Amino acid sequence: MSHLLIVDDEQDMVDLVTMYMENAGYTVSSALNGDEAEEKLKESHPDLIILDLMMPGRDGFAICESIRSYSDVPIIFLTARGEEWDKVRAFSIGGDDYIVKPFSPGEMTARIQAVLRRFGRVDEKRETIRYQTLSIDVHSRAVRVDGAAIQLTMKEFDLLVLLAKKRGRIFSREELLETVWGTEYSGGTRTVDTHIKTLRMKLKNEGASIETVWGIGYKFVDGAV
Amino acid sequence: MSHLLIVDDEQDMVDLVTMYMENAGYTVSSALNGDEAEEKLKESHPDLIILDLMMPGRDGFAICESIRSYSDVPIIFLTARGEEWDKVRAFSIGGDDYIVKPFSPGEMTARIQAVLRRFGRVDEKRETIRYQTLSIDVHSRAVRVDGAAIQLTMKEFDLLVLLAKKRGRIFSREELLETVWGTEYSGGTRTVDTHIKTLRMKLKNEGASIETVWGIGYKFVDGAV
DNA sequence: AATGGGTGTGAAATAAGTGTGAAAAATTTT
DNA sequence: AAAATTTTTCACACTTATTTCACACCCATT
Repeated sequence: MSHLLIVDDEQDMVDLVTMYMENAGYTVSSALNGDEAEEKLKESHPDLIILDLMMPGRDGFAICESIRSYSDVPIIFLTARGEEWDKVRAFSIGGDDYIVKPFSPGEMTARIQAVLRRFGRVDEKRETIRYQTLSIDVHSRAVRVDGAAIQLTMKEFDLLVLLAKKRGRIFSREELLETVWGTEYSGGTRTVDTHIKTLRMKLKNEGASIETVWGIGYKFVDGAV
Repeated sequence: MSHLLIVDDEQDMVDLVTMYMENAGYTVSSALNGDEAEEKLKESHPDLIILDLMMPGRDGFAICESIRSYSDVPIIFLTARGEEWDKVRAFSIGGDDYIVKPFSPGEMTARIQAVLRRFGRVDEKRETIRYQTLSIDVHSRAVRVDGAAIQLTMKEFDLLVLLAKKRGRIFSREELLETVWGTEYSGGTRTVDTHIKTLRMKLKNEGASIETVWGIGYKFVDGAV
């Protein structure tokens, strides 16, 4: 799998992103400032850098420019919602994409994969989850039931993958929200119900694979037992 | 199984949580104040700390900050309902989750497991209780008798697991209520009888494994002896 | 065998959790 | 700016779970 370098001055954010990305199957290095980042870049040769824009000392732009003088490793900027910043400049100095905080784990992996694919640096081994007539291509995010392609939204897909990857395991609504939506989500838990509803509907005959565990949450049926 | 450290200035609360968590299969150390907590932390190396926020002397925040200067053991705060407190500060100084008093044992174990999982410190081994033709998968909450799946409700399941985990031990109705229902339960004790009744019925031939101890309570028969 | 509290049981009353459709809000695309 | 899509909220119906209750029955002790 690919290796990432996270650069952010807030330890908490580094920890969060690290957790997210390790769960997504990446290996991760991190740095708290520009100098440290360039050092780590030389020693760990990451396939991609996630670079916070707003940092004391050298900011994301300055670090990016410096790196671009000797490396063309893909760079994704991290920026806070509402933060004023120069998107044009970001791309003109060699940024490849950007992610707005707060973000969900799924969003981040999606963007990372998109950039890596563009750079042809992703190992194309396809991870496919199968259950009866249901097949889920985790990387291309394509879902089929009975051979027919099903169109899922991002949340629906992430939810399905999480449940289907751990068949038989029961997830509470809180767990699902935390994993799929991310920690900053603050709405009600019934949102999960609605997504489960649409999922079941879209999955047609395989919709029954997602079972309700009364009083606890949901699970994907465990074929074995 | 994992080891916990409970820190609370009230001996009663320490005892209660200790009982809950030991029933849930954890081993537990405890401390009544910050100094004692850090001492116990060094000698018992817990996998997770449950830390009361409101304490005389150093409060939960101060203790957490101090611990974070040299350890990243997961910390869950305990806070009383209605108590004014700074949630943002709790997370910014390194807290991982919080639980509001009063809570049920199930709620606490759920949060502990969620945090431990996030830290990748939980062994996902399947815990299965077996007795004759009865098998209980504790995590997927699946119960079988004679190979056939049995559908239990939440209370029934929790009750069965508690009894079956400690075969031979006699539980009074009060104990069962306190452990399965939690402290906030305020109804009569005959409710237990009703659940025992449905359990026995659903467990069919294994229903006899739950015995009445006249004048005291119930127990799961002890195969040995 | 008589007594008095403890327990089993079925049915009824309450309470709690979930499914669903539709509307509102947020977001993205055109 | 408008349109389309996705996500979230909400209320109501519906299902399931939990608790209560009354009465028969059981057990241990006189």
